[in-house]
Amino acid sequence: MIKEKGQILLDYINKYVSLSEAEEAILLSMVTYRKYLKGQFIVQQGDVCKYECFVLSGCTKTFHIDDEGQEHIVMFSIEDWWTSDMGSFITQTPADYNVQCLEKTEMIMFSHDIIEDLYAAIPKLERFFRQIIQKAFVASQKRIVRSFSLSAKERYVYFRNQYPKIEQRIPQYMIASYLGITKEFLSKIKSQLILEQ
Amino acid sequence: MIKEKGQILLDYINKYVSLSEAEEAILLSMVTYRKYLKGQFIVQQGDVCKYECFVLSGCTKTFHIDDEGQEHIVMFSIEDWWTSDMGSFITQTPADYNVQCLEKTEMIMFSHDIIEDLYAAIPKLERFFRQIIQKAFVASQKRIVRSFSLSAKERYVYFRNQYPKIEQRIPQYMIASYLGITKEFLSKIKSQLILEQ
DNA sequence: AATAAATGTTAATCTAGATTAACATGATTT
DNA sequence: AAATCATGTTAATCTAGATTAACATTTATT
Repeated sequence: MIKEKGQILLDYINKYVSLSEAEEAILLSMVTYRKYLKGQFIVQQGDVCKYECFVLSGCTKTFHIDDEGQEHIVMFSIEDWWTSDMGSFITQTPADYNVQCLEKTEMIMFSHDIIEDLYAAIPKLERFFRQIIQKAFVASQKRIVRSFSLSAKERYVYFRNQYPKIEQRIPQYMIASYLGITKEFLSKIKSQLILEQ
Repeated sequence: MIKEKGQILLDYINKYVSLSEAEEAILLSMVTYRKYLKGQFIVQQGDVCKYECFVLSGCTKTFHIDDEGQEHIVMFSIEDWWTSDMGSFITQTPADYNVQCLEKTEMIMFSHDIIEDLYAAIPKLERFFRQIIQKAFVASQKRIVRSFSLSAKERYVYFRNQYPKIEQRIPQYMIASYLGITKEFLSKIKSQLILEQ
């Protein structure tokens, strides 16, 4: 793997745990670097998800297609975030979600085949992943509360403040899907907000 | 701690990792057993959450009170489940949620003061908690998708099938809150379902 | 530059679910 | 047994957001 790409991952991990140089070398030898083009899929609903992916650059959407064929976006992932279908990854059963690149995207990929060996070789990673999953879980629970306690307009304003960088690079109809509303209604909300200020 | 109560926890943990007898003894010496009465609070919104709790018996609700004073139930916890405000627990900042007992409830409590020592003494627990939090995160993400892709009636039917035991012991208006609908509308849904079958 | 494809807007109409309010039942307390 | 409190039901009215459809703008492709 290209050394400077690996360093981005190591810097990220070292914010949570401190790896020795030997551990860093082992880690980088066990993961893989890969580029995807805009539109390519990392995971497809129904397939078994083989990788947990750390995004180096670019952007992905994670979405579910329901029985009526409607697309529901669960999350976006940009630099320094993770993406995959974790449920599928940990149980090795068919994925509920698609993960698709919205831009040219660079990833570091942790294969299911090596993840147990990796934990065995570097037990600290168990702690590292526990910590980042805890954060993700907490964020997910807060999002459930927001989906029930806030109006669509309030959710949009929250999203815009929370993720200003994401809003700029993603089409509005995808943000509507993430917020659980139609693109038409988001358009209405935006024009209301312009009138208000 | 009462030995047979500790055994319930050990049995649960040993489904994920296998503890030696020495580790089991250390674990039980570091956690505490406690009983709560119906109505008592384990965590109160605004306080810092000091404990991760494993429910031995009884039932709790985790809820958030929003700016309008509305209560939103995030989860119920019964036997063999966990409860706390994890966000508050890991960052030791004020809690977003209340956790209140709906019945007389027995818990085993992991204090924030000992949790790091516990991980140091029994590294396997790092793996154990990673695994259960992964499961919780996956469930939470699926719930977000359901909240956007299913109607209130569909969400209720799903809940009833998924947690038949919980439905029986909890007042209907709390189930409505968990589903993100009013008690009046849940009542309407139930009468519709009776007519349908 | 012209065309096509993707994205965004506006407005009319419709509906799932909220709100309000009155009443019913059941459990607890005195 | 009466009274109080918690829980559940029904029905009328209201509203946030969906649906439909027509059009506008921006971006990509030839």
